[in-house]
Amino acid sequence: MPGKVAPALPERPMLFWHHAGACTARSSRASLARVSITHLQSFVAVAEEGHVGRAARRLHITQPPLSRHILALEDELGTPLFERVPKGMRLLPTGEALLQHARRILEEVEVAARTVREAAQGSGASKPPPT
Amino acid sequence: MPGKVAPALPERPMLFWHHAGACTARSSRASLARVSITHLQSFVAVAEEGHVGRAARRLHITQPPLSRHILALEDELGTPLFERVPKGMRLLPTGEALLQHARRILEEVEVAARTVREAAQGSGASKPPPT
DNA sequence: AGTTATTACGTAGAACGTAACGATA
DNA sequence: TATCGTTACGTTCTACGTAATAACT
Repeated sequence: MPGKVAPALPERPMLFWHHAGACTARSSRASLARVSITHLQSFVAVAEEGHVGRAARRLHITQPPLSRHILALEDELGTPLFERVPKGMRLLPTGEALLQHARRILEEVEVAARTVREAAQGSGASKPPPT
Repeated sequence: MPGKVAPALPERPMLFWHHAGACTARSSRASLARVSITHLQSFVAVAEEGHVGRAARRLHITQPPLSRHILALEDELGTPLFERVPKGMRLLPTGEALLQHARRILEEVEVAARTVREAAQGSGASKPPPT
């Protein structure tokens, strides 16, 4: 069998994202390596809405996957980011810390994409533009 | 068995990443939304090595998926990032532009993770630390 | 009962690796 | 022919959504 990788070593309701990269066992120093831009967008949405349901509608997905995004982040970081209150989700200090960086990262991503596209136009790009 | 084969509706050697998000058809304004941290790491590795094979070994994966990472980025951005030369891969101006931002983003991610972990320790975190 | 987030479960899809291919010198 | 990147193909694993559950007011 071709693609074989993770022997899996479940010890809890663990979550996997990618193919459980080569040697990054879980606590080496995998700084959010398994996290995608989407996860950060999810986090910011929940942080801003304080509500998984609302954030989910805003992101055009359902609650469960969004909830899993948050749980995945918390698991990856090894610490909770929200306090679960009856009204919804309230940022913990850890979450506040992440929020700032997450926004920064997402903004950087935007800038990166824009910059590359501009560079492409400037140098006579390739792929077919709008129309 | 759950596994499916995917009949696919190819019109080209297209590539999909997530579930092809709700409405983001392909050119709305999805600024790298489909791109993960891993993709950026792959890009940086190839850019630094100038060689898919070497970069792949460095990342502990094989060439094909790494090559696909690059093609995915190029497709997402709508422009090539490398020039394919006999020796390997040479950064185009667009690639140089992205490289700077990619490094910045990856660094930001590192800082974010570290900051959150520190905040967790400072406030008496939860999840089981090293030992 | 009416909220909320989470877990269970099944299926579609994304991503790996092996192998085959294509292009260039 | 040798070396590089890419495409083909089959399998594993991730991630969605629906439905059921748990906790709290």
